Amino acid sequence: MGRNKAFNRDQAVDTVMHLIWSQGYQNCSVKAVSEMLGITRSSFYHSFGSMESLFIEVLKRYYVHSPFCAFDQINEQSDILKEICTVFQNICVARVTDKEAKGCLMINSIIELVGSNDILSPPLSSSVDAVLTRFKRLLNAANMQGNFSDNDIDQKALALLNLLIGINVSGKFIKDYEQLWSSTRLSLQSLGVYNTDYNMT
Amino acid sequence: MGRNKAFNRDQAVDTVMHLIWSQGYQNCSVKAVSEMLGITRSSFYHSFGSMESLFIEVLKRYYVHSPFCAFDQINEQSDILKEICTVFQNICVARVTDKEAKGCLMINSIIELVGSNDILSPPLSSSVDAVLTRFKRLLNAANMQGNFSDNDIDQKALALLNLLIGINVSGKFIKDYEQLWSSTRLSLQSLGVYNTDYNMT
DNA sequence: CATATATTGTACACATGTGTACATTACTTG
DNA sequence: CAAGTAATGTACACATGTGTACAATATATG
Repeated sequence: MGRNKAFNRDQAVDTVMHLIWSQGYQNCSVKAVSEMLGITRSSFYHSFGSMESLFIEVLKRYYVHSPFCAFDQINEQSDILKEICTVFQNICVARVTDKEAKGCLMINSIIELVGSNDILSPPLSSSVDAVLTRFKRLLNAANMQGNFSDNDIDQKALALLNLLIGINVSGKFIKDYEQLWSSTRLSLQSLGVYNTDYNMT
Repeated sequence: MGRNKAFNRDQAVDTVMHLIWSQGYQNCSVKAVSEMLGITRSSFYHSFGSMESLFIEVLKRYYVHSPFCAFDQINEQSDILKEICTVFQNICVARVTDKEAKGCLMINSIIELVGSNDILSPPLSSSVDAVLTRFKRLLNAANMQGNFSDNDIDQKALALLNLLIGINVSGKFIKDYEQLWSSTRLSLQSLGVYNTDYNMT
């Protein structure tokens, strides 16, 4: 009942995701976003409530596109460590390939907002916490598989997260795949995640 | 000759550094900065030319306060690897201690500006390039000392940079020193930089 | 002390940005 | 098809922001 929306909400969230991704959250005003969507601010507030709440929606949407998400897809019956390496490799490819050098929306936003935006800090922090938990789970599972023995799972999980963050930022200025991936591979290998048998180039 | 400045320029750059550090570059308008300094925009433009040029000045100033800088102080006659570990440890302390969770101004700015601001991208990128070069030099020197043997200096240097970036970002949401440092130590140890003999806690 | 000059102050003319209130429009269901 | 309702459109009343032009003000040096 009632009038139909003049725009596709899903498509709009997608557009805004890419806008925030490339320009940063703070650089996206309600005015600018509304104009980009071809709607009035009035409609914007009516549909989304506020930039903050739209951003939270964007975050959820982004997760599906994010480097983080691929870790959730890993089949725990497969060679977990190898899968982890493959995801890291894909991230290197993605970062080097992106000519805009946008990096990772989630990591970008954490740096931009955690500590200064009281509304958005919690969802951002907990998104990363989820990744950390995921890493712990994967490492534990790999441990069970007997692929390696390790009682410092927590430390190693955070080390992986640091690496993930590092390459997503380095990708902004290092545009040579070989350079980015070989150093990532070295880190993974050092941590006992990459095995030379994998033979990934 | 001519009228005296009503404000201390050095002190002003310092104030602006802290403002940009905690709020981000894009969030600092000429208006807001001028008001904070207690001067008119007119004086601002007269003294600093533009936000961009002031920021470049801020960047130079920041470098002295930055995590990066400590790596330049390392005496190449000392135990280089141990010194590197000490700097990383100090960074962990700094990040965990800062209640504002500001992170590192340089890394924050890279994420915020590289790829979108044509004027500020070059100085930012080259600042990090300098750190990378520094790491290579230190690792080479350590190699000469015979502390370790390594023909993948370049990869290892970038791995260290990734780690540096990672902990500076993680420090935004991980406020437990033990957690941050122990994972950092693990990464350093894996890379053959930390030696258990150092016994750092 | 007069003058050159560095710095500051005031004002203009805009553009962008926020959030809300109320009228208008279109659609859907009874 | 009428009524209720969701969405849009218009307008207000501000706040913030930019950059420049020109006048006013101090001060150091000749």
